[in-house]
Amino acid sequence: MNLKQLAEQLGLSQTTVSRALNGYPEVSDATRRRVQEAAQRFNYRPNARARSLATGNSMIVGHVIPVSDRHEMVNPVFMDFIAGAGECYTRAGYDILLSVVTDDDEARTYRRLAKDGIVDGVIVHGPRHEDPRVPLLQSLGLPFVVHGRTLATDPAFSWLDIDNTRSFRRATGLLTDLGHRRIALLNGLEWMDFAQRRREGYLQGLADAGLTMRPELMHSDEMTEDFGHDVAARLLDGSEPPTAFLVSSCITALGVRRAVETRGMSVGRDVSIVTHDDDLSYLGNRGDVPSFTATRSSVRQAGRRCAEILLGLIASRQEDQPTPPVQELWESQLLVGRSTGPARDRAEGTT
Amino acid sequence: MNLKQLAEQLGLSQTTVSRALNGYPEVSDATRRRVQEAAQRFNYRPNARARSLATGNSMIVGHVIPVSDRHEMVNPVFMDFIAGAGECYTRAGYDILLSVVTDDDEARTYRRLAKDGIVDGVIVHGPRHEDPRVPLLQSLGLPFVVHGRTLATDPAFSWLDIDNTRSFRRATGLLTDLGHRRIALLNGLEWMDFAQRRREGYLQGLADAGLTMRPELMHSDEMTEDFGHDVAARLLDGSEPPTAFLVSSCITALGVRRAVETRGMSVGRDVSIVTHDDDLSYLGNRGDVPSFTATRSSVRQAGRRCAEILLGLIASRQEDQPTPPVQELWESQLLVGRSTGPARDRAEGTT
DNA sequence: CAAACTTTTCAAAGCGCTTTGGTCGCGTAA
DNA sequence: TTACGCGACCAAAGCGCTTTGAAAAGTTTG
Repeated sequence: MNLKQLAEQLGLSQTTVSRALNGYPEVSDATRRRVQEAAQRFNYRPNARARSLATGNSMIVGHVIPVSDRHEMVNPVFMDFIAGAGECYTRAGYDILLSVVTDDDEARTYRRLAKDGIVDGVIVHGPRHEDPRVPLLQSLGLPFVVHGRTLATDPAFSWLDIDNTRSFRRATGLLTDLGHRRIALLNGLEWMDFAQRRREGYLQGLADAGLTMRPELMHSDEMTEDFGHDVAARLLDGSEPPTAFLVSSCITALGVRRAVETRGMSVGRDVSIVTHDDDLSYLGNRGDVPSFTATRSSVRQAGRRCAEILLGLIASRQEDQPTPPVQELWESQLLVGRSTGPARDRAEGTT
Repeated sequence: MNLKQLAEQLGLSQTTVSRALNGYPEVSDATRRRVQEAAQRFNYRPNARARSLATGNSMIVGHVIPVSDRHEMVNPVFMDFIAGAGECYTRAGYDILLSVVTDDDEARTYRRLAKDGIVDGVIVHGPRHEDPRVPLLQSLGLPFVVHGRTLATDPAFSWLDIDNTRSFRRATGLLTDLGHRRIALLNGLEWMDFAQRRREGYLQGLADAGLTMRPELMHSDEMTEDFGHDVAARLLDGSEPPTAFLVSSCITALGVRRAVETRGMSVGRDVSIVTHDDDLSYLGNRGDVPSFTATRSSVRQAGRRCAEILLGLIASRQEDQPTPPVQELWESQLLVGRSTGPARDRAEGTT
């Protein structure tokens, strides 16, 4: 059943039926009710493609997920982010178009989504420190929101980020306050913006305590469980093992814990761990005293908010009312759990 | 730049230009080259919405991801599955439309995707043992592939599943061969089809060894890390603790390991763990001797194959050549890792 | 050289919707 | 009574593409 048929059934014009269903005022209440009732009865639903061709809006937003070339790893946080964003989209009648692409395909994908008119806007995931996607999207004129940030805050674009620097500085401070002097950093890939900011925070935290950075304690890679285990194992077996680990992801932290525990040591007593926690739905760490001391920020909530912002941008563009970009910097929560305790320095023989 | 403008530029009709670009034979080679070259130069790209309105194909496939009402958990395996499927779609020029929905919205979502003509086909994720979505989709006439299976193999539809029963039977056998007699099962939600089949396999495995099932050792819930930890903790602290755990997900197995190790016991020596391993990109368990003994099957590869099958169905429908449904049952690999060893029965005081 | 094809190109009719620019009554003010 | 405004409805023109049916140009044949 399409609009034409429905209109014929009702003895009305397509115009009137369309207006009645879309809530335009120039239709009498009686007619509107009659139309709505008939639409229901015949199970009529407007064809989304035809509608979007006529209106110019596809009611679809794009999420372009980068997947690493090397390990083909796709960061599990995206799923939670999208789940959050999805709630918002669903309410507004939007759908998600997902593109999982390797780095070299990214620009091409954005161009395609924009120029073919497939989506009304996009969310940019996993921004690099200097990310060519921002100028690209600006030149394409497609509304977008970056989850995270890039170096250049100069060109005005919308983003939502957590204060990575500050939260890792505080986390480092928590460890130095406990007496830790050799703190390892297990970070994400170094060209990711968040990783650079976290390292910055870590370095500031060390400096705050008058400690000097040791390059051998700083590692960055994709945040897998293996990465955490392997690096921690190597460091713990070394001559001057760290007494604490500052980690960028719960998954990696689980790997660190594995390395600690298989060495007969205890997390929280012999070795401390602080991790960033995206509050993923399947990775607990809840409770009054979570098992990991963590800097927590819900990626799902970030997804919700990014979606809101994007829909706002899209709406304002449709109404030709340019709005200033939205930029939000969220504080993450520092939660003290069971994975931290006073430093026990094996290397120097102290307690 | 749209088709009309491009045609004017070239002094050709829209028809010819369209045909030239879409590879129809009734265009001379010279003209085709000229058109292609001009399209390139003017950076022309056909509008996807208009094209899909004209052809009736949207070049989009839907993935409807169920999200649990209770914990709002969204299973992390979906992301890897989609990454696999995405490779295939990209090659064929298809995009993914993602809907993350709670149970009660699922039927509505499928109806919408089908009737509004948004997608050309869908992948059904997380099938329940008796799943109303299968008859629904059949009645809608939308091509679909189920990742997993449902009870009714009777109505002919396409699916790809792993032999859950067999793999959990073998896993149980591995444990009983090692002398384990009290084996706990930590399974997914019981109405999920895979969970029922795995339980079936577990029970068969017990029966093979002449063991009787103990209800207090069988648990099923969402496969979070906490679930693994909490159940394992409770069981291990009980009077007759299990000597082995058979677990449905690596994440949950990590939780079990946490419970074991915080109790000063050693995985593989004091307590054995076998888990199903979806071969997720960020959850290692690789190497010659993986840390977890596991039944492994790559969910990413499943994604690739499901996508292939679905595109096949879509193509055959477009050509009005109905094909028989494709049904594939994959064997999963049983990998012996470091998490299993001979039973050490603390309860009975034996070694 | 005309008839009969084949090849190449085109005009126009969709696809199913929205939206512009009306018309047609009818009530109210001049 | 004429004029005007307004509410309720409609015909038709897009949106940008594909595809049908036909015409023009070029190539063989008898």
